[in-house]
Amino acid sequence: MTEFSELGLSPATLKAVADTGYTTATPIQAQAIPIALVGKDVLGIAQTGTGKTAAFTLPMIDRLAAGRSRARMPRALVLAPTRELADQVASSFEKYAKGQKLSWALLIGGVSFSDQEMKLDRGVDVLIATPGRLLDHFERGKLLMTGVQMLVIDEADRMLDMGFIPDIERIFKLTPPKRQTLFFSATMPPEITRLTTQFLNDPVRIEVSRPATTATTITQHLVNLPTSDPKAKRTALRMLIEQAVDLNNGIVFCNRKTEVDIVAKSLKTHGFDAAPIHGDLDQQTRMRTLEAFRKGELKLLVASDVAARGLDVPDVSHVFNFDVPHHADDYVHRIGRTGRAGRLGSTFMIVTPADSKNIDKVTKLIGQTPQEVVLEGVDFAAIKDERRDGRSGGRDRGGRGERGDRGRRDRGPRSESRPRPEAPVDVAEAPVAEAKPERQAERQAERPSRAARRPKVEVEAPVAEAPRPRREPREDREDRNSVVGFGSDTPAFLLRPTTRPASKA
DNA sequence: AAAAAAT
Repeated sequence: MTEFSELGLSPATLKAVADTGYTTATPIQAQAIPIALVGKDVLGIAQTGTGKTAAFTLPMIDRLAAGRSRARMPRALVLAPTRELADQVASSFEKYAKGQKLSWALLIGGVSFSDQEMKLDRGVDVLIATPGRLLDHFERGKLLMTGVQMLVIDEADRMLDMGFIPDIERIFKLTPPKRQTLFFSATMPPEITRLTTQFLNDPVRIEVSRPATTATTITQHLVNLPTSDPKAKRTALRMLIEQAVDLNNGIVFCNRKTEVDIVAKSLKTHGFDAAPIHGDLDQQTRMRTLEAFRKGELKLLVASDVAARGLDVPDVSHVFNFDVPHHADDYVHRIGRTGRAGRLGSTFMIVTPADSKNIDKVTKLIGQTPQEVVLEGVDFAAIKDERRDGRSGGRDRGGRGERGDRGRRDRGPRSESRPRPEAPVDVAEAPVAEAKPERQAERQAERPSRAARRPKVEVEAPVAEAPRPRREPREDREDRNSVVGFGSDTPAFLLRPTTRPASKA
């Protein structure tokens, strides 16, 4: 056990650390801090959850304390793969630099340039950034990297996955060769090794083992469903959440962003406290949602893999895998959101016949088969989603949808592939939970407004008056032939009844 | 097969 006080940090920094309540350094901190303090390069091989962030933040604060910042010339640079991670580093910096005269700025995409530019003009000691936005500022001439004395690369292997390596190389070359580099990666694929041999100067290699092995504190379960139908999966998910023991809060992981939206919306509709997070949501929403989740104001976070790695969300009691992840590695990262710091966690994963290959890879990697849970009382095989392609938001409940629909430019054409008149699907026929009385009442209440909007389209769009055989408009209250969002400019082909079988997307 | 990140 190493105490922070043994590592050679300044009294001011030690006080900030003490204020946070930490006394004992983690292995990566104990090893990296003394080396970083003397100015040597560090190659840290460590996962999230090992205390990596403080391992570079603390020595950086101490080493920068002596000098002073100049306009547009940061003295230190921290690069992280995702905006959320960068934000977390910034929080750490804010916490530990308290009371010392160091300034910092967070340069990430998705937010306005002006605040960031103002800070750059004023001069900051530390820039914490995602690569894209940093280079954007550089190209606008808002920033010079020639004054960078310390460069931190966090989660390098993930940057590789995300295609950031060319950007990182460029940034390496834009900073002076005599800088100090602290380089962190959970794994060392060849491309990353090449980068370190090229740009690190005689680094000290520090390797720490995984924080908590999955076996010790996490209890893993899986549910086998006979169908891959998304609606059946949503039903199963609700049952899992309802049956979960001691659920304090949880993350529901989906493979696709659209699925994240659909699942979050569905959970909300069924009275659960849930919100989505993924890369297509605007940054403000992402941050607000995450903050609410951290504070305990939000119980269920429905997430893409943006939240699988690196996000510091302590105290998650449950992880639900709505989908089996594409890569077994992702499974480990996802369930690693629970059972942290020795606490207990439970995970549940929904497995369908389509997942057989991926689930094999997962069990092989983790060296065990999660315990099977059987959900009683529902014939999952009988559940059919009224959606055709598993991607659309589900118009039956999508009327009040906001977020899930945003950014879809192909909405119109897709309406063509919705259920055709000769094969109507009545939601009320679907088995189980969807048929709750209140839900029907809600749906009834929705209809008048939709019907009220329709005549407008019919009057203004001459095409709508034209060949519409087979069907009285009034028969289908949803009027699938009117296309929302085009007003009177609805392209004619969208209003034609479907004649060819919809090809599967 | 997907997600992430500059717009």
